[in-house]
Amino acid sequence: MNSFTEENYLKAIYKLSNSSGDGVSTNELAEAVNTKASSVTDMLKKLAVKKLINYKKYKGVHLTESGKKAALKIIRKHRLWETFLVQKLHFGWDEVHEIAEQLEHIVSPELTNRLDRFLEFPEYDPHGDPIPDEEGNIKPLKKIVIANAEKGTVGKIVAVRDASPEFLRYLDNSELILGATVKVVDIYAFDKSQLIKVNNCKTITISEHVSNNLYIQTI
Amino acid sequence: MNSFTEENYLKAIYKLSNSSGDGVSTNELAEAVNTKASSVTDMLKKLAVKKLINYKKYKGVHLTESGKKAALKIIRKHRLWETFLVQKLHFGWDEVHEIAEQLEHIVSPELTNRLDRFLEFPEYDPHGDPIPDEEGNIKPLKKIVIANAEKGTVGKIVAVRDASPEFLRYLDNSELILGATVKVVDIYAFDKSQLIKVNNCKTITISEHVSNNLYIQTI
DNA sequence: TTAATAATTTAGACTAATCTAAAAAATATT
DNA sequence: AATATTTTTTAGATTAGTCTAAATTATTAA
Repeated sequence: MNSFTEENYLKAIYKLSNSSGDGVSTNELAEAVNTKASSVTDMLKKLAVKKLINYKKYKGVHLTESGKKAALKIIRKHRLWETFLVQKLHFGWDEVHEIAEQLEHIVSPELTNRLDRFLEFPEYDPHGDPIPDEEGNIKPLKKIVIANAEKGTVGKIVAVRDASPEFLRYLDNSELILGATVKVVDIYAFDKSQLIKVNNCKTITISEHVSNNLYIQTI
Repeated sequence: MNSFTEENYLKAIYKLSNSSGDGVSTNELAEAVNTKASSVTDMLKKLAVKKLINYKKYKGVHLTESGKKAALKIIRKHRLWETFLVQKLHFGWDEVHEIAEQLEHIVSPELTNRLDRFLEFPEYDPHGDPIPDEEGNIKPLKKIVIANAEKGTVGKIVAVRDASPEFLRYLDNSELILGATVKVVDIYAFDKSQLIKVNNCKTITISEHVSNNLYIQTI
């Protein structure tokens, strides 16, 4: 059994692992779990002994198969609980993360599976992220928030997260309507605003709020 | 904010506090939280500094008002979660305790209150124990052991004391399951056995052992 | 009321997770 | 290639909660 803290590290490593097999760096991990690099080094040694990660000093870290499995279990619980909080307790999508961070550590496979059934086996959580099944199989992400798109990504707007009237009015005026094609032309790190091309025509700048609340399906 | 461990001590002290103002002893507390007496002593010092308990060396320990409040918050959460697990996820009454022991430590007053509303403000948990409200007000216990019921009493089975597999198997076979309605028809003084009517239908005889280990909530 | 026993506390040590400061390795710059 | 900078690791300390063994206080029994 892994501790609460170990689980958080595993989850963070999973989330930071990108397709390029580069391995996750000590510093980005420290940032992610909100601690210091030296603490991360200690923990990596521990996780390596448990064979949950492959760790070579000064090189990045990779999850092993069993580490990945453990991470997916936590992610499964997190997303199921978020779904519960939004669908059954009527929390807003933006209020559930912190609570789910706690609930994801509850240990009981039976509980997780019953919750899954209670929610009628949802495939995606309220944020559009896929929910792994019991074996850790995970569907491909169908929609992403524009904020998470890399430069050059092209996609079609498929959903809006912030459904407030002001926001919807703003979208209408920007031609950012459902079905519109957008391409991420540039990303400005200093305020995370983005330059996007709408319908292969107009190029506009959108703020972090906007890019965080628009889902696209990549093409 | 109190730690997970501190919360468990507070809950245990609350549960061990009996009406006679004797104070809870170090040893019974050690037993309850599954640790050694010396560890308890250390923790008591900590809780005393936080003004959650009144503690005099070698004398027992008492909860302060704020300690009692903290304990009741945990008990509220525990019982609400047990209700959720049984009513919504259809767990058996005997399977929920361990899971609720974990869930009771989730920190979010908003979550607790939404859960309460979702369950339609239950007053008693699946074991017949009263659920404290947000302010820590708690209704009197309504459950009694059948052995203590007078002739004519009608109640609903809400808990069992002897949870041995054989006993549970016996109960299943007798239709004496959680939620069943029983009426005490007659009591035989010579062996303290009782004649009871189950679900307003079958009439059976139960031994003293049985009547002493079945809790009902009177109607 | 003294001796024996039981309950409780203290002393000192251990583990998990963290930290700071210093050292070592890797990477970037000139 | 040599130096500077950044990243990572090590060394040593800290805190919460626990433990064992010994000392102390309370209780019971003779």
